[in-house]
Amino acid sequence: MYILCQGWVASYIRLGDGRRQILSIRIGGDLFSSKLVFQGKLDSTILAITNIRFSRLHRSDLKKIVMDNEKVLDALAKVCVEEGMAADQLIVDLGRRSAEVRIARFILFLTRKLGQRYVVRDHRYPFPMRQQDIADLLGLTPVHVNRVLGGLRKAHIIETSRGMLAINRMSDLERIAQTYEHV
Amino acid sequence: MYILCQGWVASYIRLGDGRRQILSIRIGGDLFSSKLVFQGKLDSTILAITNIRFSRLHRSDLKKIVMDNEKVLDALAKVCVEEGMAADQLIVDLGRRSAEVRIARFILFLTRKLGQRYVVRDHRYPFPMRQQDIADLLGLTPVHVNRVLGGLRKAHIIETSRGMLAINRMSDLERIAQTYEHV
DNA sequence: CGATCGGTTGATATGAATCAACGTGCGTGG
DNA sequence: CCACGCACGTTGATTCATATCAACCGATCG
Repeated sequence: MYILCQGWVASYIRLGDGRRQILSIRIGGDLFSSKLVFQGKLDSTILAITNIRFSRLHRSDLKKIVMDNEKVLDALAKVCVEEGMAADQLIVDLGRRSAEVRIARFILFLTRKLGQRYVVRDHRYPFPMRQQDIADLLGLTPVHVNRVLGGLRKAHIIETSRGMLAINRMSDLERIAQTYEHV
Repeated sequence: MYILCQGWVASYIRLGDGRRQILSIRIGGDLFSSKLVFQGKLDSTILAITNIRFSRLHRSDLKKIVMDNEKVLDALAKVCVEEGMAADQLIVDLGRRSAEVRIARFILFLTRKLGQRYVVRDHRYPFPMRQQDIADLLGLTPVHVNRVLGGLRKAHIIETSRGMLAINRMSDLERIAQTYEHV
């Protein structure tokens, strides 16, 4: 079992024609996949988006810890549930939301996720994903991602430059993201 | 925590404008959601597709059983992992596969799932979902689902009548489903 | 027997994909 | 140190899969 200490990774599934679907983005502090807690092999592949550091933990050792310590079991359960809820949200995005809403929601999702672990100043943070990666996560083509990001940039809602992303008008971004919010 | 004894249910998330995204279909023998093992509330709603029977189990009781019995923990872990893998497959379908492929794969998925629990004779089984339900699961509109199903019917690949579905040409259906299979 | 619900079908609209060209920064080898 | 090549981003023109709108049908039920 692997814990990501530093950097960003994506877990993805590759299709026969070379296209990919990214299942989730992980940052420092996440597990590679909570599935690895219970079984050795993964149905998905891990892709490093940045340089990464990670540490390994043997499943048999982990199992002992979990069986002995109720709090660890609870914490692990929480991680699994959160992973499942993130997957559910991605399903809703892919099934029912427009490209613009998907992208707005993804940016906000990242903001929250990074904010939980790191200090994010002025809604500005490192953003190492390529547009191809965003497309593969959100079920779009890179050129469409480019156009939507371009639109957000032209509306002065976000700015991007050299691997950084800044949110200038958080309220506008939230308004877009909440179009058809689930109730 | 609930175990579905008989019938079909869907867990879904409702959007602000009334549309739905179904997250998964459950049949007799499934849990309503493995998330309920770890936490009391669900982010999704359960919809009964047929009449159902189910039984309830208190989480505190379950926890005792799990902590005492390693085999139960393993079985539970397996259910959670399978639930996660089904969600991953749905993400790939919604993100990267055409309507026809999604529908073909869904029919085959059901065939396998039902076959694990019940006797399915001649690739023919009860199919209580409305086209609206299929649309809400696969991220389509009901009229498009209708057209795709109509196409499969015209090609004599499947037949539908009064809540039953029969697969006439399994190999053709598999060929469609395996377009862009993941490698 | 009328109303409602699910399914079917046709015409049209549209969001996103595709195809194609070009720009730009960066790393590398000559 | 320069120039070439490559990876990534940008932009325009066009196409296509699926959505939308609308009408109708047949079965079931109260």
